[in-house]
Amino acid sequence: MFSNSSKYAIKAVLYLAIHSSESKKIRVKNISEPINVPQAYIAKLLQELSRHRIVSSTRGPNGGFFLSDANMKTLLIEIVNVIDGEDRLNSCLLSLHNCNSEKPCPLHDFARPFRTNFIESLEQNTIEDLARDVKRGKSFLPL
Amino acid sequence: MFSNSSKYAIKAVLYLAIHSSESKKIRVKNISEPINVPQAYIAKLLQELSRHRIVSSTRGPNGGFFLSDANMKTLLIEIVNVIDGEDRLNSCLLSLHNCNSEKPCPLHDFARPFRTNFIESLEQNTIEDLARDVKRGKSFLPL
DNA sequence: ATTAAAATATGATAAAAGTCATATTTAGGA
DNA sequence: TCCTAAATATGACTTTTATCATATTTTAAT
Repeated sequence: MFSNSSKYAIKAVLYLAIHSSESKKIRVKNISEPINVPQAYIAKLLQELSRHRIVSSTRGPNGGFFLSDANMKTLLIEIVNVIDGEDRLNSCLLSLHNCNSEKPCPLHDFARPFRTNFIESLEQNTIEDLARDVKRGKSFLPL
Repeated sequence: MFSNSSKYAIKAVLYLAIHSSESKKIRVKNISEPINVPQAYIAKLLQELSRHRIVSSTRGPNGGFFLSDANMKTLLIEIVNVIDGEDRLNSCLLSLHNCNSEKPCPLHDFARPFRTNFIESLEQNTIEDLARDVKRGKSFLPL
């Protein structure tokens, strides 16, 4: 479904959504441990996310990563697309090039309902939505 | 979702379901080409499937792979489990160890409906069912 | 029996994904 | 201005997954 990297990225952004703000930046060291991802690895992912304006950052002393108000509106699909690329979720279950709705492969119709709904959910929900669920006790940490 | 290997395995078994029988064995050479999988690679997968009695085979001249009547009843989930292992489909979307229905992770409820339905379908449908769809013109080759 | 055609077993190589290390740049504080 | 703390950039290393190659075993036909 997701690559390892995407899972890590979602965890990191969600952690920032819950714990950071413009006035409360968090550095890599202090993100890596609570989300259980090796520091050097999450650093690399955060840089990629930062380049795509999915997370915000400032360098130097008292710098770190945080989520701006705009960042909070990031759709989940955007994170996945940046890390895994656009194809991963859209490709046919058997990776057949010629498979489409008109000429569905043997697994196409089989998987369609779950897949389209899943992608739609990723397209409709923001990181803020996930963070809200945690705050309301509907879902749980740790990551 | 599936590994590459599982996709290949499903394609091979499905090909055998459509084209082989106890009296019409097919050798690796003649499977690999129509399903677009390298010969040495599909050979290895077929051996694994054979070891688990998901496909049948005989050696020597005029030997080859085929699906017995019993093989036709193989559930899709069995193929995936043999090739990818049982964990792949069941693990939490974020690969969190502590995630479960009582203490769902932030993506748990989000993904639940699609995932459970998908797994149930794999548990209820056989390779014969997929082959039938092709024969009835409901789904299409090539693989 | 001998031969040839097939699967099987085993392991080697290649590519991709995941992980780690180091040097550079930026910015704040003394 | 200088020092230090942080992100950033780059690339090397490791592990896993995918792919390929070769030697062995089995079986049918002659």
